[in-house]
Amino acid sequence: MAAKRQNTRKNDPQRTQEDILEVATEEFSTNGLAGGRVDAIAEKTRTSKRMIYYYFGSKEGLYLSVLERAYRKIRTLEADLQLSNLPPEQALRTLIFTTFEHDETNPDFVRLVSIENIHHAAHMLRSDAIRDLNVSIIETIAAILDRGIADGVFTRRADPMDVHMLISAFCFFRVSNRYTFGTIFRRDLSEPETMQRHKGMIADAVISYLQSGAA
Amino acid sequence: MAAKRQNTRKNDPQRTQEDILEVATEEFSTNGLAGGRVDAIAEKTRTSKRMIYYYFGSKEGLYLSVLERAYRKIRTLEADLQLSNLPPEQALRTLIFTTFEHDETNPDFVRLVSIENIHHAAHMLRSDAIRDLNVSIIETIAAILDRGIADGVFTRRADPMDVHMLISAFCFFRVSNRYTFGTIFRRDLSEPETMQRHKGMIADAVISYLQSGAA
DNA sequence: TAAAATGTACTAACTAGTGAGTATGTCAAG
DNA sequence: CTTGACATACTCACTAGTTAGTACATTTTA
Repeated sequence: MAAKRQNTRKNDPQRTQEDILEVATEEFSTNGLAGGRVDAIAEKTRTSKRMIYYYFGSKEGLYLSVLERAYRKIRTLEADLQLSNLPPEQALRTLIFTTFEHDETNPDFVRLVSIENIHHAAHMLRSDAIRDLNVSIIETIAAILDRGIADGVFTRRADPMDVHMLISAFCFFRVSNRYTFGTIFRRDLSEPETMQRHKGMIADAVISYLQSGAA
Repeated sequence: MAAKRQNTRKNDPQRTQEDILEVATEEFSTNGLAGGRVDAIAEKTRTSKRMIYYYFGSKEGLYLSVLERAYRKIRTLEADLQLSNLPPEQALRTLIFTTFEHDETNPDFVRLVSIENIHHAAHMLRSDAIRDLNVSIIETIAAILDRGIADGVFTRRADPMDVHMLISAFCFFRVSNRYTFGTIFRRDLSEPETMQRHKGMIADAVISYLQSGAA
């Protein structure tokens, strides 16, 4: 009566799906949609290929779920920021540092977005969940810029979306183009020293931009 | 003596290779390395699949040649710039505009670089031609920054490579992430008006950065 | 006439997707 | 409280179609 029923199956749909998504995220972000192998995903999973089709219907369906899951993660991150009680310049710096660190610590997300762009964002377009992404970040920036103008800390009236793009571009590029950039210029962009310098640079560039010119 | 020998073959190895490379550039930049189909390339070519293997050995070999060809193009572009006789600020603006327009008019190149980054620049590493890319751009920027400091137009001593990255990031991102960005924020980044604004923005941001702080 | 260039037709291997059945949990009826 | 019916969760083995790559014959060029 001691040891028995070792190889008994446990139904755990939630864990199974999470498991698949976790593995698939890695596979797709490493190899792309076309390059990612369903069999490879199945093998790294504690479940089988049949289950992937059971839950996600197709390779594309799985990819889409991976993408949605990745975007859901940042959405919550953005929402958690409490910047309205900080002075404008400090609020903006905090926002920039957060973006910087998010991209730096989530290369998988960055890679998935790159991949999705190669596909002309075709899957994203089909996903209401992603397309209707709470773009609170723009409102957050708009509020900071307005306060900055009112306080006189910022002199230039900039489009919040453009400012967001300036910030995003730098933070994203550092991660997305790490390999080609590093290869050509023989520089390791993940070195802590370089990271710190870049972090300060993008913040200073944005702030000084807002403090120069009028319009 | 009129029309004869219609279906006679003409050997034109150079044109054949160029033809293949042209078509392959489009195929790979649209579908990625794994997603690109050798058969699809062969069909769009005035030659056959056999020729692709005859000249390029393998799919990867073809992809590498496509990549090298793309990089060779910018290398010449960079070299052609004559900025040393312009005042520092104007020289930098010219350089920025050139980068901006290059990325804007060469989305294929941008996409290929994105794809290569997904592959951790593995092919680039194997290509001496690309790895030893003449990085004259850095020297060009360094010279401009030095002159700017000497003239007193720039007050901040910045690393030329960092400045290059700030510029590249924005110009590249606008093109590489056009689709996801456009989808989420419902903005068409290729509109002439938006383009002009962005062009001015990145230039102003870089210049104001160099004119702020000391260090 | 030899070497380079090209066309045709094929194959071996891979890969997304499925057919058909089994195990597990739950809930209602006896 | 237990049996059995049903839905969900899961396994294993298979297939149809695709795709990179090639064998072999032929034509062009020098």
